[in-house]
Amino acid sequence: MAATSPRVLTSEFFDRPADRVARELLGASLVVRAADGRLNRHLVFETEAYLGAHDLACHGSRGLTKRNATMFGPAGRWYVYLCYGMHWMLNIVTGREGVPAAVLIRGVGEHVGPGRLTKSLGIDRSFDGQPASRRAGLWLEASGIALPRRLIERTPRIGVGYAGEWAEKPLRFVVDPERIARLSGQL
DNA sequence: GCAGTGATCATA
DNA sequence: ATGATCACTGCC
Repeated sequence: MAATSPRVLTSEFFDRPADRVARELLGASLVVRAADGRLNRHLVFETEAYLGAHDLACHGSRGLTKRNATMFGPAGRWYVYLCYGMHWMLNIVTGREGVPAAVLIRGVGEHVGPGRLTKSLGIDRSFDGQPASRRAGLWLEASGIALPRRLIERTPRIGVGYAGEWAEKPLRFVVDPERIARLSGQL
C-alpha cells in the first residue's frame, strides 16, 4: 500500500549519451510547479537527441557561444533558447561537462510541438542553466512503467535539413501519447 | 506552401 | 554596424 514515490531524475540519469537519455525519457513525467504550488505532470511522448560537437545539427558543433553555453555544462540542467524569434525550446543537458549534448523535449501530455509546450507551460529563458529539480520548479520523474520497445518509433530529427548526413540520423523518438497515457493509468 | 519574428552570431 | 540564420507555428 505504500505508494511508490515518483523518482526525480538526477544528473546520474542524464550523464549518459543523449540518444539513450532521449529514448528513456519517453514515458517519464515533466513536472511543473504552478504559481499556487500545485504540481502538473505531463507524460513525455516525443524527444530528440543532440549528440555533441561532432553532430552537425547540434548547436554545440559551432563551438561555445553565449547562447549555447549551458549545453557545455554538466548534465541535468535545462537548456532553453529562443527559436525563430518566437518559440522557446526546452532541452535537458546530457553527458559529461564539456560535451555539448542535450535532449529536446518536443511533446508532453496533450501539448504537441516544442514551441507550443513551452508556451502552454510558461517555460522561457528564466529556466536556462538551472538544474532540473524541485527547487527550479521544473523537473523530470521516472516513469513507473516499462515501455515496450516496439511502441517506440525512431525517425530523423525535425527541422535540421542543413546538417547534411546528420539530418538523416534517426535521433527522434516518439510514442503514441494515448497509448502511453493508458499504460500509465492516467487516461 | 510560405510568411512572420527577433535574438544571436559571424563578418567587418 | 549589418546581414544571414534559425532544433517553429499558423494560416494560405
